[in-house]
Amino acid sequence: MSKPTPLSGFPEWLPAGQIVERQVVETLRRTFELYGFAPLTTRAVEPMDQLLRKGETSKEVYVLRRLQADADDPSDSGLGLHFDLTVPFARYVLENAGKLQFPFRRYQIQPCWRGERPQEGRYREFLQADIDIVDRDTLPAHYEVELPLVIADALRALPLPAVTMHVNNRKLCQGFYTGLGLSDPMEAIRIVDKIDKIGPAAVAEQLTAVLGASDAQAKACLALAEISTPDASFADRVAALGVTDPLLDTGVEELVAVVEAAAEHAPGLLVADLKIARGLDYYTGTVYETFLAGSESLGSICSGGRYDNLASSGDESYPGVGLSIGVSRILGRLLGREELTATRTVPTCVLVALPNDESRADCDRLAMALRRRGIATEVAPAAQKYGKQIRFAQRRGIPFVAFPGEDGVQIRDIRSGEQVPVDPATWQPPAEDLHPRIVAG
RNA sequence: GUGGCUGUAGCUCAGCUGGUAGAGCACCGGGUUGUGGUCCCGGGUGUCGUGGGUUCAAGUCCCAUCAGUCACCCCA
Repeated sequence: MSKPTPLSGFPEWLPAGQIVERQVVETLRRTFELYGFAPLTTRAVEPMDQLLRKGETSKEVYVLRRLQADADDPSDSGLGLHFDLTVPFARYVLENAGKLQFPFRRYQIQPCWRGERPQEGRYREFLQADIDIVDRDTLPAHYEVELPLVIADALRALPLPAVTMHVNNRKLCQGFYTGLGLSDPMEAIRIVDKIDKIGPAAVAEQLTAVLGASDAQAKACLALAEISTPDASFADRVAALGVTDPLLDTGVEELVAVVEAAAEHAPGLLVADLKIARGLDYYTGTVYETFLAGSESLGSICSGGRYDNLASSGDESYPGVGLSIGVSRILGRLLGREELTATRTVPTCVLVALPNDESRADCDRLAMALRRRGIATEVAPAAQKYGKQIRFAQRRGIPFVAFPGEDGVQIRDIRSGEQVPVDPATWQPPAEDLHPRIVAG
């Protein structure tokens, strides 16, 4: 069999990356649970009609089909792999509404699939870490304040470059455009969202062409989009534009609350950035995009927002707010640039050296004694020269090698070379060496 | 889905106008009958992405195909 070629868009990290990913997920999980989010895993597939409720995305859904299906039968199973965790979550909430306690807060860390052309940070299979809070009928705005703080705690617990979250509020924009007298505020949001890509002049052009905006209206839209402040002072600048609308006032109020809470609990995290839109039309309140310092070109590594109509059936409605961390996107960039790595490529903390084949049973007993106390231990694969055995450990980043001998056990820290006699029943490695850790490269 | 670029050793790549493959790093063995990293010596580990064509001869030229990659589209 010839050597398999890598399949682009389906990342598989090397052992060090695997350890990093595991630790990242563990850190996120710990932080989410610290805030009371309950663990949730949903199935990998959803009925196509669930997945396509938002339209325009059908091409990117991987559809399931049995190989055994009749070759002439073009139909599929009607099932597709989920492309995010919000849609499955909304479905889960509706399906189990009668059995859940509201407000319901959950976290969900699972792979997602999209049939896109892969590029850096855009994969066909990728890991997402979501937190969402949904309530029945109405969702208090303070949850829109809480979520970014959870994310900040989670991301800042990792040795990542600085993260900045840009926030805006749909009500603010929509109210502003309505107050301005534009015919289609949602379309205006979509056009203004392109400002970083096509520039202010082209945005003004499209506003005029598509919405029939006057010069003054287009100018006002650009003026709003330019506003970006690290504190609540954006409110004054919005007011200075002289547009009045009740929805606008609500939006400003909500955004001020988000920004001020973040200033207290996570200084430097948030920027009010009134050009942030997010592509989706289901957002109805705060919207979030997050950038990694030095990797802004990668796009947002954590996005989300408030949605009022995603999970609703008949007269039941479950408004929610959620944020989703693109774990694969972050790791792909940072592992690729060696800005993030693990202290070792295996869980092993101690390698027990094997003096000769006859002593393997003794070595196994020594290893078991260490394992019983939670110290990950393996016995050397073969009774090679000690130099070789030490190199086996060194290649993997295993910090300690234990040498069993006639007069007791010695343990060597192969980084410093320090070697001392120990009692295997009580010896304990330094806490930071017990498990592999993530370190900035 | 559209367009550009690229496929040679584990990795990064060289190989001029065609003459049956090379460097650095990595890796393996030895120097060092039992405590690594430095140093010295030795070793090439390859269907030149795949298939076809031109030619006495193809890594090199032509066609096709696959894959990778970047950009566009889209971004839940």
